[in-house]
Amino acid sequence: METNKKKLGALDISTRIRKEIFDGGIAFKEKLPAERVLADFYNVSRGTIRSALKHLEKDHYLTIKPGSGAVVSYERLKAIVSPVENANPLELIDARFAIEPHICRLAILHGKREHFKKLDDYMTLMEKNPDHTKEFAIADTNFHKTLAESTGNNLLIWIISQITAARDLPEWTKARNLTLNKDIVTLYNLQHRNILNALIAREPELAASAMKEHLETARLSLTRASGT
Amino acid sequence: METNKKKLGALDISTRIRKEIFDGGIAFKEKLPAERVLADFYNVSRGTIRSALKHLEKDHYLTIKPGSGAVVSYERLKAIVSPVENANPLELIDARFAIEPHICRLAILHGKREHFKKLDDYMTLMEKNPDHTKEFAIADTNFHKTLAESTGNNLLIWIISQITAARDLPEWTKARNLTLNKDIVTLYNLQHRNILNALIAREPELAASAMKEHLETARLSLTRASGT
DNA sequence: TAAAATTGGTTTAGTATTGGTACAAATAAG
DNA sequence: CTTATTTGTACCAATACTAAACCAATTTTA
Repeated sequence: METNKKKLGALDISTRIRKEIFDGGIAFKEKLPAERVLADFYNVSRGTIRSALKHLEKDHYLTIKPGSGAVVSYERLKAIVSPVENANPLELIDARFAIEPHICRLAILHGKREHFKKLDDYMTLMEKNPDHTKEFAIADTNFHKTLAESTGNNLLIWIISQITAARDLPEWTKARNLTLNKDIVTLYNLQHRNILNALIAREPELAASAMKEHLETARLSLTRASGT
Repeated sequence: METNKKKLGALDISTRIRKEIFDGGIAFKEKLPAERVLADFYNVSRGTIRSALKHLEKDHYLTIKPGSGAVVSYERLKAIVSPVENANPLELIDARFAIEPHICRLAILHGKREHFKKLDDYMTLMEKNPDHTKEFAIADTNFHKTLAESTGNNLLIWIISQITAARDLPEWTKARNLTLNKDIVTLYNLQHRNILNALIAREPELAASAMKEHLETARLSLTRASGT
């Protein structure tokens, strides 16, 4: 592959450096040698090197700062995005549908009094004013997180935290703004209260089905919003 | 891209130290040499060393305290190990109990013929010889993975892959060796067959309860093994 | 406890290095 | 030929590095 006698062009060099970044030869945040050094190394003029580096900067592989140098801005690990961030709202609802009803059952088995107290506090917050959809959304997230915490199962807590983290993503926020209104909030509050009551009454199946009903409502309002 | 003859810059030095921390050369909570010593060691001025250390502090690799020194605040293991790897087998079973029954329901909704074919292939493998517990364990993992894939929900697929990945960990392997024998394998095969039959018959609740029964058996054999 | 030594934090000014730019000549590609 | 790229050079501006001195927090020593 090496045509040693042949002079290298700007594109050849940018390809080489890009490969080296890909393979980890030059890692994230590492500094490239100075343009004059690279020119000497590749046996080309400085202008050619500059042209090559400009291409890489345009593709966000490098960050070039005058007087300072060129630094690798491409992070290999970050390129692998979490599936959570790629999931659409309906996929998330399906996942919650799988997990949260059973979380209710486990909450009754392992939940402490302080967890139920915390859940009640969040309920009070949500019921305070059905018009404040933003505050409702935050308290809602905390409600479901606390519910997961009450199971004492770190794996489930982690999964729910991953899922709820997605609610801060732009796509989800947009969907929420479309669906949340005073009537929906009032309905959600009623359903949350049903869940909490079933938990306190130590009725696992009642709590689970109350959760299913809640998630079914959420799914419906979501499909209705995207359908119109 | 090592230009060893050249004088080192702040970024070069921060890269070197970061690598040493990452490779465990300087352990968690260990103290770095004084800035003046490092300056002498790297043959640069103290300002350059300070600049390098500041970068590392910004990335939470170090904690610098005036008058006292710079201490490694980056915990290598904690950064790599995911919550899944810290979960114990019983927590994993609970999580699977939450998720997999509903996966059965979704598999009936979204599963294609090729998925069921693949499931049947793994069944054949598992039924081939109940004595080969090692091959059984691998096919078992693939069975549950394929089941998740048949839902078409990337989030659920990812969660299950995370959970099944934990089965290769020492703790889980140990527990499996304690519980798996010919009788258990035969029972598991029967239960797997029940699940698959329910899927093919398009009976969501039947499939879900077959899965619950399967996981209940797994949980029982696990507690029995740790109880003796 | 008090003094001394060590360590990081800061400032200052001078020097060296680096990327940014411009332009004419040489080379390559079509 | 024409056109585009590369080259070589010189200079500018931004940034990094050096060196020295002093301050403030902490640790060590007596």
